Amino acid sequence: MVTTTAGQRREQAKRDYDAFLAGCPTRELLSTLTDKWAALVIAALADGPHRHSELARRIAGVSQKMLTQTLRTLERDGLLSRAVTASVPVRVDYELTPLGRELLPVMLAIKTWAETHMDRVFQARARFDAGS
Amino acid sequence: MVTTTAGQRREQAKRDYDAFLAGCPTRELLSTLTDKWAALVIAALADGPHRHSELARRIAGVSQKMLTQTLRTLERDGLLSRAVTASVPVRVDYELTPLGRELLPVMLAIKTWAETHMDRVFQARARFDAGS
DNA sequence: CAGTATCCCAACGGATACTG
DNA sequence: CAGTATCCGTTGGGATACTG
Repeated sequence: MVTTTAGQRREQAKRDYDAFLAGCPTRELLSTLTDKWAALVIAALADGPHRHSELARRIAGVSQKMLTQTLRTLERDGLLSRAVTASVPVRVDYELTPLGRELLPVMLAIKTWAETHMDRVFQARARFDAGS
Repeated sequence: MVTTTAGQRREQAKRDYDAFLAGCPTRELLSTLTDKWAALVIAALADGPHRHSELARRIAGVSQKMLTQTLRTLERDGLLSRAVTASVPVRVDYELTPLGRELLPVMLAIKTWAETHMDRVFQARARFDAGS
C-alpha cells in the first residue's frame, strides 16, 4: 500500500491537471461545470432530492430536452444520482451525490454572485455603451 | 440621502434578482460567467495585468476571435479594464477591475475544483458507461 | 410522468484574410 | 501587435410528436 495521504494526492492532481492546457481533460469538465443549466440544476438540488417535473418548474424556461440532457451529463460525471420508483406513472428523483455536494458551494457562489452584483454590472454596461 | 447601508442594499439585490426566473437579467449575466473562456481569462489575470498575446499563449487553444470577444464582454460588464499604450506596435494590457477581483475567487474555485476532482469524475464516468 | 426521437433554425466558433 | 471582417461548418437548443 502506498503511503500518500488524501491531501497529498489532491496536491498531485492539481499539478497533473491544468485547465490552461488545451489537451487537458479538465477543459471538457470545465465546459460541463460552466454551463448555465448545470449551475441552475445543481443549485436547485441544494435542499435535497427533487423530481424531474419539480426541477422543470423551478428552473423556469428550461426545455425538457435540455433538462434531461443536463441531468444525464451530471449523472454520468457522478455529481448527482437518479432514483427510479417503478410506480404508475413512473417517479424519478434526482439527488446530489457526495461529489456533487462538494461542488455545490462553488455553484451557489456563482449564482449568488450574479444576483448580488447585477446592479454594478448594469452600471458598468451603461458606462461602456456611453463611451463608445 | 437614503440611509440604507451597502449590506442592506446587497440583501435587497438578492431578493430582487433570482436566476431561477426566466426573465431575470441575472440569467444573462450567469451565461457570461458560466463561459469556459471567461473563467479561464479571469483566472489568467489573477496575478496581474497581461497583454493580449500573453493571454492567447497562456490559454492554449483559444482562437483570437473568441479571446477578443470574451475580453470585450468582460470589459463591458466591468470585470476587467483595457489599457492601450499608443506605441508602434500598439500595446494593450488587460487587468481585473475591483469588481472582477471580487469574482476571481469564485472563478478560481471552479477551475481548481475541476483540476482537483478530475479523477473522481473519471471513475464515475467509467461506472456509468459500464452500467449502460 | 419521464423520457426518446425528429426536425430544423440560430448561434457559436474556427480559419483565413485584411487594417491601423 | 491587436484587432476587424467574412466565410462557413458544427453544435446548441427549441418545438413537436410519440412511447413505457
